[in-house]
Amino acid sequence: MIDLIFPDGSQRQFDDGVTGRAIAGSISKSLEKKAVLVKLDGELLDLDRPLARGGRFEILTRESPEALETIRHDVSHIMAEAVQELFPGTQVTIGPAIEDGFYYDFARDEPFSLDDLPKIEQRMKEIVERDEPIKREVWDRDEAIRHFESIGERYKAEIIRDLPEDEEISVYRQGSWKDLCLGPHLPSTRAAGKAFKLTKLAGAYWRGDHRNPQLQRIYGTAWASEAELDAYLHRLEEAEKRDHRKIGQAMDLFHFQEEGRGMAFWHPKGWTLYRTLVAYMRRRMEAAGYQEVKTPQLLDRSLWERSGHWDKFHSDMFVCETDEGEVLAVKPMNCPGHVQIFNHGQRSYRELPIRLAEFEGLHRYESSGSLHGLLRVRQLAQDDAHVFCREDQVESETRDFVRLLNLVYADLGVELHAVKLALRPEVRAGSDEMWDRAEAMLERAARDVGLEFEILPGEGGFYAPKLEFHLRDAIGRTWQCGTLQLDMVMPERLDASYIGEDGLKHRPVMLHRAIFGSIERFLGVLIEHYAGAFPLWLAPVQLVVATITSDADDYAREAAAALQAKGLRVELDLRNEKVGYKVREHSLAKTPVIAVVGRREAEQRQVALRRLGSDRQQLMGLDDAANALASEASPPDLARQAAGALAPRTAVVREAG
RNA sequence: GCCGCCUUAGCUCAGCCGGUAGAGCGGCGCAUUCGUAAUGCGUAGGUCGGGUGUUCGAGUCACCCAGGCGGCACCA
Repeated sequence: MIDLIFPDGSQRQFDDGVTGRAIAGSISKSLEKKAVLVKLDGELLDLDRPLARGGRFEILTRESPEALETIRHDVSHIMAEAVQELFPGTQVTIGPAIEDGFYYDFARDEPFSLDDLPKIEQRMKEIVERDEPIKREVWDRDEAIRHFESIGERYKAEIIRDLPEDEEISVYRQGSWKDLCLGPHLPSTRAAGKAFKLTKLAGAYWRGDHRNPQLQRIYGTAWASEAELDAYLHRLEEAEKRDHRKIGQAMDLFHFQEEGRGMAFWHPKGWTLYRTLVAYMRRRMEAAGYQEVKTPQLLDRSLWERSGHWDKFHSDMFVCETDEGEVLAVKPMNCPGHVQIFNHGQRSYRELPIRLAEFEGLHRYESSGSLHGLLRVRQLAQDDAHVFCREDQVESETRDFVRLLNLVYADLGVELHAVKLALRPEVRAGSDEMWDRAEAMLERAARDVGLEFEILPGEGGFYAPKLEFHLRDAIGRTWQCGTLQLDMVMPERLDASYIGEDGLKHRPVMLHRAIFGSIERFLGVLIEHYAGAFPLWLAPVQLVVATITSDADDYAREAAAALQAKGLRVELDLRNEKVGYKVREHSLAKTPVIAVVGRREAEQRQVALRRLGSDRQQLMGLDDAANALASEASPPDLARQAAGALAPRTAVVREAG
């Protein structure tokens, strides 16, 4: 007998080997009909799986949020069955559920075409209607290998071979089709429903390794109901409208062209946005005790060899050779340069921490296939800084950094969503002892400052473990932007040292940190976050003064000048067009404020303000409007300062050790 | 880099089965001076990403190259 505890707290006994279906049936006929899965101590199991032990037990219907992943997994199997029916000779590999949907990787010589997708979808729907029962079977390992090889499924046979010896080999049969799978699955194909759609074709490497053969991946999305599917497709459309590449084009912010792949041409408006953002960060960092520096764009190969970058990254760097035979690399990052500044002269423990910041351009030879608008470029700049400090300062530096990061994200209207601690990767510089210490120190600092974080083994940087800061945008997508890396390797390799209280040389710890990360990328994220409708302080054009008739031209010029004199970024629209036309055009251009002036405003020395997204008008005296808008347009940090909330920090020449 | 798809006026896009290119927006000109998301009329823009081939004839078919897009791999 086994004891099952139900969600309502009641407890019942059942015979060994009882199935979820039988239990559901013992409760009610309707539940038996609706049940698709069971959950035993948190583990999802097939409805017809005999239960061998007791525990906390729950019967799930297909409406349950937890069943959704299984629905998607089932749909991926249904797709595989459809593909094998339609395209005999295609081998199956794996097909998991993923966020919002599923995919399945197939091996087939002939490529699938986009036109095949509707056919496959059609066949999938037929399979759902066939209501094929899905049954779990446990097979003998060798027999399974032999079976899959005999039917030409080499990848499946390989998967079984690589499974641990003691693992049960489960095969799921759905109708006459079968697949090696861990499960669980719904009781029949009908339960998967038809709220699915195949979305894209892609290449993918077998087992995610580019040395392996490339398979054909078909992606799809699947939901419990048509309504949810429609809502998802609608979300996709909305996300597409926010695409920073489209908005960048429409708002005339930047462009790319063939001759400069992965390198943005920033137009006046885009560059204004860029500079506004960077100016904001400069002030923040200066207030937080960072010192800005500038280091060479090109540095001799020997320095990159010493830093360790040449070994690991030289094929990802732009390298040039002079007539005299020097080999120079365009800097892909600032760290080695900053160490040179740190190393220049002798450092005392009393000077630490030294925080060196740089916003200069970096170049990385990113592979052609990875370029993606502003999100992945070859030329970029970062809000980059390196903090050289003593080990006992790591915690307070981490604390200050996290505080700054939170403040910055709040100012920009984004939300810190998650923190992750990425530990040593397989390929890395530095000894294991160093990594042990660096990881322990960073983890401890993160805990001490009260961060909650997930640990990502193997995801760390080349020479340092890192804390990743993921933010969430307006439509719920997350982006990794901020980073804090604790590096003991580069100070060692580049021989950075300071004189301690004991008069001896010590190695500083080097913290690599950024809040935006790549500024290009961050701007891409911000453009999508705001869908181009930036808050007033960031908007490239903050205000347009638009006339109704030419009678108001002179006054409009005067008004624009007055607004401009207050530091506002103003455009003047005197064109011979109707106001409706001008309002529409500037609204589409996402101008935050339109100041309309006609004869009445000219006579009264007023402006009629119209905010983006609203059709209301606010009539104000010109001087009042200029003052109000100017204060509204001041960047959040300056606004706080003006409000007296934050006194400007005076530079400390030397703190007591 | 790998797989698939795409590449037509400044922008967004239409051009079926091969017979030497269209629309809307934008630009320019003229008229209109019109009170908050598109005033009317007129006009100028392209040889169809680049190349080779098939064909009497190619934007339309085939192949090669480049770029873009969607993934994969990579990401200091």
